Amino acid sequence: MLLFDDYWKKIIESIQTAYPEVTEGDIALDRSGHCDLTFRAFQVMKKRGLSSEAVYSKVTEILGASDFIEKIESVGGYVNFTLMPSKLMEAIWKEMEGTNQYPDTFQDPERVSVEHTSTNPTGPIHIGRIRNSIIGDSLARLLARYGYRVTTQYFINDSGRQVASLYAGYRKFVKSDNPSAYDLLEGYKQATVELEAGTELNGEVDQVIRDYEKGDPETIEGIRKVCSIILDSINASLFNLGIKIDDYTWESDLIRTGDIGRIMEDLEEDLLEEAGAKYIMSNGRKMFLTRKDGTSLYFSRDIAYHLYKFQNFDWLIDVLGENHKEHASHIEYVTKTLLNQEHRLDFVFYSYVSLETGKMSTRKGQIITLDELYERAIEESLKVVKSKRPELPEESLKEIAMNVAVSAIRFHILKLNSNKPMVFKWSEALNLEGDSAPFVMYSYARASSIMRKLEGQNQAVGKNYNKEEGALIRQMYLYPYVLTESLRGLKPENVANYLLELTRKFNDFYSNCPVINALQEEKERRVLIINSYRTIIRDAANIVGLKILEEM
RNA sequence: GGGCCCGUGGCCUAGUCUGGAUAAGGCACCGUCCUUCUAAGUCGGUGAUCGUGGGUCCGAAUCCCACCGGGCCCGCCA
Repeated sequence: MLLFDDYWKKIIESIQTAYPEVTEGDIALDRSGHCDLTFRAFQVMKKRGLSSEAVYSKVTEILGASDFIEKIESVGGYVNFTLMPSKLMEAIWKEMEGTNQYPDTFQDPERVSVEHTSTNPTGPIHIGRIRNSIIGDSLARLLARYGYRVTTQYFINDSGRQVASLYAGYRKFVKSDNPSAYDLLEGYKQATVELEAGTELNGEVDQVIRDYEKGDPETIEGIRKVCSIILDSINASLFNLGIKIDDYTWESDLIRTGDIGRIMEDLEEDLLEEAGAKYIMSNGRKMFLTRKDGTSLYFSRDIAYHLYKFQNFDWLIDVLGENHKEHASHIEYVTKTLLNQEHRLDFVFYSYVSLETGKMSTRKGQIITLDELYERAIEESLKVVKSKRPELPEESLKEIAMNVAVSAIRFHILKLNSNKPMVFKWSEALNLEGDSAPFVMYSYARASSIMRKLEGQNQAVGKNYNKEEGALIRQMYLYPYVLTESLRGLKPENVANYLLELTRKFNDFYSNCPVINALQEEKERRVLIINSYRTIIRDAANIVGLKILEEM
């Protein structure tokens, strides 16, 4: 929960005392430059047969004396409110003085699980999967900022056909006791070729699955070994992006602890059978839980996983590729309707990332790995920072380049609306100008540079703000609304877009409002503005995983 | 064939849920500004039938219907 002086809400509630039929949506942020908030009175005028003057005078009667409103105007069917920048500034400062953050957070006791990444451990993580990780990690950070107790979760699929194929490929083609993730990927690719050709390897894969579920020690040891090698590589890659997952659940553990068996018992009434394979009907479809040889399928394992999570959390959020939409709706049906789970369950879907040459495939080796993107991003930012700041020591240059690279990658992938398909282009991913992470970071560094030169400077709310100051303050004031909207829609990309918006406003301020050489009163209020801006940037940047630097 | 998602200047996007005032940015291109605080920046310019056609409405990028184009799903795969 967020705490701050909510003037928007005050206006809505005041207008509703006169016109109860007015909805929150009727009082909106103005995007046309006329004012701050606008009341669209068209419906009220029509329904009540009132003139715009009548509505205007009623609104003025209720709100005209409010200390936070600078002016109220009537234009056509709009009633326009311009707020007092000084009151907005004060509202921000009040929060920051107490808690060093705006808005203040009220700790919510709810426990939330955010499952993300959960990619099959069959090869290094690529830039398509990373969309899942970046969305999930940012969402977890957003929830944490909001005050929830968040745990991120990774469901390791070690029991399916793909990992069994990986293991079979390893045994047959990789002659190393100490293979790397890339060695294993090679074996997997070769195995895929054979499996598609229909060789006896298919039978071996079936046997691996049976042995694994039965608990054959040698198979367990072997599969866990190859999966762990790949997981370590995935985690190392994710770590470079500042992503750490709290909990890992192995699918096979759910089988061996008997969770799957218990689910089959709980679902007994709904269970149907076809040639020994068990299934249930969900939304008119046969959803198979087990194969005819009794081994489990992804669907039943995922149900077990969700039940496990329901036991430990008040709210489950899964970040899934759009191809899981159907699967998700069946999971929801089984857990909520058939198994009566009451806690909240939400899914966040994202569209796939493809290359200009077509779709990515780990099996076919048509991927750009995160490691490759990361290295090239560092290379690119190092080149830029070297030319911009040749006087800095090598160590600092490297440090800056790494932070820019992580931020640029995360920002580039996150800022796009998650249900839009994304075609990855190097030129766009490595662009460090315009609507990018360095654009935000650079502005922040300039703000910090000013502050370094004004160490110990007094700050004050002040008055007589000019246009750029007012616009920046207004944008800062809106931050809590952005967080709320972002959380409501489970859309962390809103925060990324807000960062761009806020940065543009700051840049306007920066190029029009001198600080160091300003008169005392101007200087004091501008110092407060810059400090507030820096606090909000750090806060929002942390949510989307941008690494803010004091100097770059 | 059925279902879900996407379509906004040459290219990439914001805005769509909750309809509202000249459709907001970036890339590329042309021009401007480093003797005011970091030029990864600023300012100006060129460039948009908001996929198409209907409908609802005082008002549609936004809602409804149809169609077109792209993605995804419709496995005893995951």
